[in-house]
Amino acid sequence: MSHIPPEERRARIAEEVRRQGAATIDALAGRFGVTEQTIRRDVNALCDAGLLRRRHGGVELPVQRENLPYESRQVLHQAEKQAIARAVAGLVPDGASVALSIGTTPELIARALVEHRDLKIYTNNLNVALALCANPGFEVTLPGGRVRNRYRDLVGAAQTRFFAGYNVDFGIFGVGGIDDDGELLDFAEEEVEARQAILANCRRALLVADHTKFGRNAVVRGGHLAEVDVLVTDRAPPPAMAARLDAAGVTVHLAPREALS
Amino acid sequence: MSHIPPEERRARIAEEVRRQGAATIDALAGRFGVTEQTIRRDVNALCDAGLLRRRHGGVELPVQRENLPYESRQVLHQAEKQAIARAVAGLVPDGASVALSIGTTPELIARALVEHRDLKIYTNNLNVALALCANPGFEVTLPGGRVRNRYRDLVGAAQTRFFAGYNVDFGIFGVGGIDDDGELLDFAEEEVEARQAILANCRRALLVADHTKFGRNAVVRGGHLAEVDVLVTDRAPPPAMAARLDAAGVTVHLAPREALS
DNA sequence: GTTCGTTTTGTTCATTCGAACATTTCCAGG
DNA sequence: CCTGGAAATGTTCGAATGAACAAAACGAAC
Repeated sequence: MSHIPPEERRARIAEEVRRQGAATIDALAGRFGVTEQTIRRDVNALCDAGLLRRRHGGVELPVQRENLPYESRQVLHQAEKQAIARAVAGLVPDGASVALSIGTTPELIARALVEHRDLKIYTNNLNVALALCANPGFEVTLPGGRVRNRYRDLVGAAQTRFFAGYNVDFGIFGVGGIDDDGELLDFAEEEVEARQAILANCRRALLVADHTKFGRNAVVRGGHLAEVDVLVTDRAPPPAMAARLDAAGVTVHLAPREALS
Repeated sequence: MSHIPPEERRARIAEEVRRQGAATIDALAGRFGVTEQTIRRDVNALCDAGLLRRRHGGVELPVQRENLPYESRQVLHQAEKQAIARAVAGLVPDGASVALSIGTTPELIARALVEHRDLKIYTNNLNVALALCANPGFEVTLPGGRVRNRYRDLVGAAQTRFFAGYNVDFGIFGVGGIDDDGELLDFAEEEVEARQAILANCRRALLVADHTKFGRNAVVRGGHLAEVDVLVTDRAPPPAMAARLDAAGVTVHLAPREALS
């Protein structure tokens, strides 16, 4: 068992509970070789994040609820993504019109934007729409289409038409990976389409990507770093990429990581 | 303070917590003049229903989460609505195509349908879409449009076109009220439109309405009881209405109320 | 390697928790 | 007016909880 870093232990606890449906504090403490109090801290953090639910003596899955589709979601690097989200929220002024695309980072950005005023939101990400319609002053618009159950987003040809119908102040999108040449990569054709559509119909294009995306490969090519206006990330990009960014006049925002609990 | 029936006390606890943001068990016990243990029982039931979240020593709002828009939602009659939802779920076979409309009852129906297999869902209710895309075997399709933040649904002219594009096995919709003549009533023009569109494009039209809808007035008229195929409710309708239903050949399903906790 | 500040983990203890059982209240049916 | 069963509430008590503080591990700068 040895020393597992705390973040990973939490991810593993979440995984364990999802697989088993529930677990006691005692059992988890034994399983990971730490004190019950430590497990309690982990478990409470996970509950605060909405991933698990507390039971006296243990934790369980937030039954039925809409968390099942998150099964595949990474809890890892959540702190970095949250830092990026905060930074992006700082760049968007009240009253702006914003297009937000699919992905976990845009979702966190949405949550960070919810305290703004009078935003106009265009998104094909249901999680984003949900988070933002909590603010009564926001105007949230969705394209129609088939829902990708796993990700709770909408993809397909209609998306391109949808985003082409508006010219927004900010286009915000994530990416599957950025290779060393600065090519933007995704895992599916349809993901690329929506991204391209947003990129083409906004006054400022913000790309959000945590450091794990640098040099990471994915199958579908779509667009290039040079086309975006701002890159928001959590660590300085590798030198080669930094040079390209500089040459293309892309502003790079480094988001300082903060404590989350 | 006197004797408050338990169901109402729970509704009031929920209301209290929503207004204050949080409350201690101790305070609630004093506020309602009952033991802490009783409050614990109430509070745990509300948490199981996903309306509140537990804190050591008290309860709080499920922060940020998508529950804020429920502010205005009735917790009252939830047991009845849930009974109706179970009954409807029993009427829908695996593999069916289903159109579900806006409202809290359709939302509960969606949750009751989530264990089915291979359903095709068409809905303008985001809560319904969310609940049902948790099942990987379902095909969920949404119309596009502006989100009504308060209700998390989509309304407007595009809805009519959307539902007209499919001919589904079951059309399921709620209603604002049913007057004594059997007229179906709603509170807004746009709510009626989607309902009419579903009614016109399904092989079997299911109307769901708890007993409080009988004889209740609302402003916008749209359709008549006689046009539906099945009415699912929790209590026998008043005699005059029953006669009309019988004359129109509408099947009436009475859903037996069960304990919820 | 050493130092210093931060993060993570362990320990203690007063408080809160819920299971189980006892009691009361409510409401039909006689 | 009683009576019996079910639902709601109160009571007790060992286990679980989190705040607070202490110890340890880690990381960066030197």
